[in-house]
Amino acid sequence: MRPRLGRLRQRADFLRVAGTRVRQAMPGLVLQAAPMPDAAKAEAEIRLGFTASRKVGNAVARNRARRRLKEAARLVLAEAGRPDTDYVLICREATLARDFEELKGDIALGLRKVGARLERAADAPRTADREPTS
RNA sequence: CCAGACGGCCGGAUGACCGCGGGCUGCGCGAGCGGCUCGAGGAAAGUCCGGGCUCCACGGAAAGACGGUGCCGGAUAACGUCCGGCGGGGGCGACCCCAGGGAAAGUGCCACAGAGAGCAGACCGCCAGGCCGUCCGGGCGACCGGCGGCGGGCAAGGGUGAAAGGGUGCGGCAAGAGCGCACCGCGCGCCCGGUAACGGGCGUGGCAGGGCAAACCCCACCGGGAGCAAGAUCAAAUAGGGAUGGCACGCCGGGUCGACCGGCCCGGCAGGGCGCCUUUCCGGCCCCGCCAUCCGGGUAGAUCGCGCGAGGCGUCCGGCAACGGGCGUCCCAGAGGAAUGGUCAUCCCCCGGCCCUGGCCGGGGACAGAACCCGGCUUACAGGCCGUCUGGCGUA
RNA sequence: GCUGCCGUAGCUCAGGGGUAGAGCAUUCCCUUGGUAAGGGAAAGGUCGGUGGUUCAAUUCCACUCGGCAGCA
Repeated sequence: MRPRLGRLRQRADFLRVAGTRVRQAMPGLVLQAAPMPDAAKAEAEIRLGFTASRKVGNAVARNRARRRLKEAARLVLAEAGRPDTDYVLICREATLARDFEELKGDIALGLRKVGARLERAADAPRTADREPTS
C-alpha cells in the first residue's frame, strides 16, 4: 500500500528536523530526518520538506533542482520510506546536473542509512536502562 | 545582390506515460477516489520613477528645511515616460546622440607650464623721434650712419597652456591696435512669421560679458509619511489583567509610594494548604491564597485582502503622432518552505567527427520563474520572422 | 517589500577634481658564525565595469555587476 505523503511547510518543522542531527550527504542531495510528532500522525504517514539555498543558483535553477528532488523522492519514497518520519531534502549544486536515475539511487541509499540511525536512536533508551555503558 | 538605418513580432512544435496547484462537479459518514476545465514573462528581473489600494498624521492651506525635475507645445490617472517641434553635435545618407533654465545676484575653483589665468600681462620681439656712451665707420668740421644703454609706444609674430579679452581679409600706421571698412560671430532695439521654444529681416553698438552650476547657489515647478510582512476578522498552549461565585482569611516592627485610604518590600510570631517526602503521628521542604465560570487585550496559527482591470483582441472614426472615442467580442494564474513538473520518442535549428554532396554518430537549444495590482524606465537574452527606408553595384 | 554601506597593491585600509599612498607580505643588499629582529633599496595598480560632465575623474553624475548589513 502506498503511504500517504504530506509536506512540511512551517519553519518550526524544518528547524525541528535539523535539530535532530540526523543528516546524510549524498552526491545529489543532503538528507535530514526526524521522527514525526504524534500530533501530525493523523495527517500523513511520511512528510517531506525541500530546501534550495541561493548557493544552488538563481530562482530558475533553485526551482528546477527542487522539482527534480520532489519527483525523484515521490518515486523512491513509496517503497523505501520509513513510516511516521519527517524528511528534509536539501538541494546541492550537483542536484541539477545529476543523472535522474542516479539521483533516485542517492535518495534510496540515503534513506537506508538514515533509517538505520533512526532505529538505533529509538532502541537506545531501552538498551541504556538495562545495561549502562561503562 | 551587398552593406546599413528604423519599427514591429516570435522566442521551440507534437505525442505518450507518471505527477502538481486552483475552480466547477459526481460518489462516499469520512480519510479519500473520479470527471471537466484553467494554470509564468517580454523582461515575471533590477527596484530607478509614477499611480491605484490600505493604514497613520493633519483645522484649511501656505512657507521653510530636505529631496527631485529643468528648451517649447501636446498626450496621460500620473511620471524623471511617450509623441511632435526647436536649438546644438555626428554621419555621403536613411538616421542617431544631447541633465539643453540662469555665469551683468553673490561665493568659490581653474593644478602644471607660462611674462601674464580674471576688472590680465610684456619673456623673446616690433617701432619713429629724444637723451647718454672711454664703442665702430665716414667727414677738415658742424655732423651723418651703425651698435649699446636709459626712458617711451605697441601687442602683429614667436613661445606656454584646455583656455591669452572676437575671427578672416583689406586699408591704415613709426610699429600697431575695431583705429576704419567688408563678411562672419556677439550684444541691444524694432518689424515680420510661429501658441511657444525659436527663426528671418532691418538698424545700431564697436567687442563690453573666458570656462565650470553632473561646485555651492539663484529661479520656476513637483512632493505629508509608511507600505499587502499595508490592513481587517477569528483565535490555541503558557504567562499575565478584570468580573462573579465557593472555600480559606491574623497580628507586630521597619522601609517605601509626599500624608489619609489602599498597596508593595523586608523581618518575626501564629495559622492554613482542596502540596511533597510517606499511608498515619512526629519531623523536614514548598506556598500564602486556591478552585470554578465568564470577559477583554493578544502571540503562534487560520481566514479575508486576492483579481472585471486606467483589462485583452478585432474593427471604425478623430488626430502628423503619442493618444482619445464608438461598436463588437473574450474572462485570462492565484501559490503561501510557495503549483505550472519528471522521463522518453519524433520533428526543427546550431556545433563537431565520418563516409562524401545525402546520410550516420555524438553534443547542445538563449535570458530567465508570478507573490497586491497597474503605467513606464533600465538591464539580460541563443536563434529567427515581417515591414519601411538609405548608400553602393549589376540588368532593363 | 523598504533602506543603508562597501569594492583602491597579494592582505588590511587612507586619499573626495590636477603625480595613487601607508602598514604587513614579496625580492635584493647590509648587519650576524647562522636565523629572527633592525637598517637601506626595489618590484607590484584596467581605483569593480560602461557611458557622461569637465581642459583634466579614483574623486562629480547616471546606469550596471558583486559583496555586506539593517527594519517590518
